[in-house]
Amino acid sequence: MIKIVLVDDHFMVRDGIRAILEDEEQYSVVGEASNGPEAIELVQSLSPDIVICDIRMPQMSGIEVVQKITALDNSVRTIMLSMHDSDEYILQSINAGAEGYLLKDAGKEEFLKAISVVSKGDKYFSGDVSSILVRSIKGSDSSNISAIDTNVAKKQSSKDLFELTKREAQILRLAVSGMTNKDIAQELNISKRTTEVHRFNLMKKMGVKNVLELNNKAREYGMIP
Amino acid sequence: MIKIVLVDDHFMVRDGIRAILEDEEQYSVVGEASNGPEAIELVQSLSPDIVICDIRMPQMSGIEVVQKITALDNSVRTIMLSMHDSDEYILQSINAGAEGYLLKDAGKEEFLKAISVVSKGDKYFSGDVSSILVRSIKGSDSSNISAIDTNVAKKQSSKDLFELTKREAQILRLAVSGMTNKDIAQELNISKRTTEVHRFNLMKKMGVKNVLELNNKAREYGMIP
DNA sequence: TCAAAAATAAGTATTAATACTTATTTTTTA
DNA sequence: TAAAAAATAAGTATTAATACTTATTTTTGA
Repeated sequence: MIKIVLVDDHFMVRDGIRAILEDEEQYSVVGEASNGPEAIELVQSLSPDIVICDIRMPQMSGIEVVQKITALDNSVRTIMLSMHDSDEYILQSINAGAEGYLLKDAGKEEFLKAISVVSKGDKYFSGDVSSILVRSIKGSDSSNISAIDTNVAKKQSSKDLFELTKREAQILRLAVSGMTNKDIAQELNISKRTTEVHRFNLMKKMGVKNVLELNNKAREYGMIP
Repeated sequence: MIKIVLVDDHFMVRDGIRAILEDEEQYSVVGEASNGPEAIELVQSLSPDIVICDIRMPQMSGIEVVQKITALDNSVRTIMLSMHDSDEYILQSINAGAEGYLLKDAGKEEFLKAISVVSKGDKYFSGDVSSILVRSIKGSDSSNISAIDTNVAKKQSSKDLFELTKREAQILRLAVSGMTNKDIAQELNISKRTTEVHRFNLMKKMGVKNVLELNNKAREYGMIP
């Protein structure tokens, strides 16, 4: 179970994010803060895995919050939420120690992907943001290019979040295309019973109870085209 | 069964389109032409419902072809295929009598939606194209605005293509969300047997044999969000 | 090289979906 | 207001999926 703390001065935003995460079993929103000092307190008392923090808040900015959180406990991963994709903000967030930067107009799918990528220890920056990064990195020394990956390279990590094996991922793709276990067995030259086990295991790993939920979840995480 | 004639000087393009349409039971590609005169002949002998025509061809341009076809038989609906979204081409196509304008880089989904919309008597213009239309209409008199609708307003007409009833469309949405017949019955306060019948009927109408194919097809046609 | 992980496959039950048909009651709408 | 269309629901069978467990054989990685 991945523990998440939400930091945003708008109740509506926190509530929206909470609603999205409530449908996902592997995540649990353990706390909410509406300002910086509260957030820092919460992180100390709850030691969450991920903090999702708005960049623009009264009193203390998200940048400062992330800076302080990272200084206190650098096992906590932070994702910045922002309205804008200005170079300034993004670079400052990275320097402060943020592992992700998401525009607020990102869809649910991208949002979940960002969390899944960051929770695996990778970094996530939404589409437009990555190009800004690339631009800024081109001017500097390239020693940290491997450390800052763009989301393009992270497509396959959603598979890892659920720890699917190669065969399971393969069967997932075939199953959501509408093939029955029998069809899949024939296609892969294995027994129907084997595909049943694979399907059972992968459904358990992904926490779904029928093929359609499997399909919907796989789509949400961008695991299928 | 909706009869379609393909007109394009490239064999590969015709073949690709044919392959897409072969998976769709409600359509049948009854003829192919590689140039204008051939196309006109085919339309006269086969009287198809829809002609899909490339705009740029040697000898006779797609615009001319559509013009002549419309003059001969104005029950035939035409969709223009183009590489470019230039104002010129689009406006000329509309004047020639085309009911749709599709960029060649449109995906399968958009392609199918365009055909479904046009086959119902509506007009379809792909995203970027609509803005050009709006721009050109703004300068002229607005008497023909209602005649030229953009694809945005056409979302619901795919439901009509399969002639789904209101209840069927409702059950489609619930079914693809992962709900079982029992769940749906409870939700709608009807018997499980009733939802089974609705599901059976709607699957028959859409020509699919399980929920996942139903899901995939509904997505293809933009019937579900 | 050897232990751990993955892939294979069978067993046993239960539940849900698919594939129809028939038939009554409501709604629409021409 | 009568006829057509839609929604309702039951019947009967068959097939497929779901929910496990156990167990053997391959692969693979440290």
